[in-house]
Amino acid sequence: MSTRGRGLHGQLLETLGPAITAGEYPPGSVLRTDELAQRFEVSRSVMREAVRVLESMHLVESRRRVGVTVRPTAEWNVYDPQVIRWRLAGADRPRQLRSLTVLRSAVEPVAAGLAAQHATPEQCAELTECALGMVANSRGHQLEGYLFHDVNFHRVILNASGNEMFARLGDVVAEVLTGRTHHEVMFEDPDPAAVTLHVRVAEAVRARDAARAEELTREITLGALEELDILAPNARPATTG
Amino acid sequence: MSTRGRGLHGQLLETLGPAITAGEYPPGSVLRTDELAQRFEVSRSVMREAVRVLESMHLVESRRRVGVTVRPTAEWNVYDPQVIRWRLAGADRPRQLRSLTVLRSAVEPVAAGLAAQHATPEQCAELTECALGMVANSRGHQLEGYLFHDVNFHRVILNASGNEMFARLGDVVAEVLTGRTHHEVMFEDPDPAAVTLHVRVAEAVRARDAARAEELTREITLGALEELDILAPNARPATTG
DNA sequence: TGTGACAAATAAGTCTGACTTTTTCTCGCC
DNA sequence: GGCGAGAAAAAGTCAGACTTATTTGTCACA
Repeated sequence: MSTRGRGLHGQLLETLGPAITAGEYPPGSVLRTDELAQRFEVSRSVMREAVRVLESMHLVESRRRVGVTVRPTAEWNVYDPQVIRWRLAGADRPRQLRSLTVLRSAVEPVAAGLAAQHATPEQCAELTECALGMVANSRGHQLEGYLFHDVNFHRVILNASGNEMFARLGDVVAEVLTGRTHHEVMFEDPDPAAVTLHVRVAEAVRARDAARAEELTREITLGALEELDILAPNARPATTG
Repeated sequence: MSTRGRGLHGQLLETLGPAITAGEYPPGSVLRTDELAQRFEVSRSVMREAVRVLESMHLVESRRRVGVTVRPTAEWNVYDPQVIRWRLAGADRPRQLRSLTVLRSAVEPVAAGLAAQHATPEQCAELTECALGMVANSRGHQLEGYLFHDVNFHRVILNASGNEMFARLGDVVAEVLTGRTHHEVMFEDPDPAAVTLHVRVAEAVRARDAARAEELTREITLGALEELDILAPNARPATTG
């Protein structure tokens, strides 16, 4: 059992959650708390608390006289950061990465447009700083340094949008970018065109040019999507008609 | 205590969740499980399970020797459907509605564009059916019938996009639309222009015209946003610079 | 006066066993 | 074959004892 997670119930969660999201217990499977508690050598109270949390994530449903049933994938709370992390660590990571990148391509351009209208001077400054940091780390395999500034850049944009729902996607974007750098093939330095685009977005926001900030950010996210489709073409859904 | 929710712990959750999201226990407040268990006349196990769930929603943090601390608003899992429902039922409902509508305006146009590429013939048919249903209920105060088809229309679009993250926003959109019809001022029949736009989106999807589907959907969501700003102008964040 | 170690207090965390409640299955009856 | 009573099964609830981590306070020592 994983040792991460605060407390016994936390450790249990870090074992059961990934197991379920990985399909180890496929949808429709029925688990029994008592049996699981014995198997993992924890008390029923600990197991019950873990099951409660899984239930709140819509991963399972607990019913009397039946047991704990794994719910169909379509019902899972896929916006829960913990669920996202579990799934990104699992086997169909490429598909997850693509879903999330498509989400980014919808959200971030709009967020950038709003950021151009609402960003404080401090946020503008931080944005410029991030962009410069990306430039400074764009050559010579300084991937960690580049990643750090890249993540922060997108976080600032999302926060500066002034929209709470956008702001909360900062962690998701961070996961995607980190995943891309660490787990995908990324031997080469980042695309110079992408770096330039970030610099220009920072400029557009500072200049309060919402339309330009939006369009440039759209180019960034669509670029990320194309890059992904080159690396893992099979994750792209087929086009009908 | 609310009687909704399965089981005692569920009822407790339906009491504590809304109380916390409504700011009744402001961020930083410290609760003690024993005290709460006494107050609500439940056993500690039940209270502990409820707290676990609140913790998984990042509404509270539980620490030994300290107690259960309410976390700052910015850390809440605002994409959790239950949290969304609690907040929409609370005092700052207008602000929530606006945040969610802005999210819609970012996501739905892109989803519609993808739907035009990926929708199955069945989904195209259902879309048309929904649009016709909206037309049929657009006059003479048939608000419930109109709402039903409206919700379904947007659900089909999000599902047909083929993107899991988009699809899971169907419930959110349903909440927003339902809230707009039931709780906001909506004496008059729906805007005829909006109805027409829905019909045209259905046509565009059927014709596999992604660009047009996207643009028309953008008009729908931006219209919804404007409508909201007329009804509750104070929920709109100030523009800097 | 400050500082470090040690002790006490506190609240969450864990375990166990008994009991309740709901739901479902089964079996006998009509 | 349908229907109702009863048995069985698994989650749900409760109470109490015990454990552990963390904070806070105290006291000796520098």
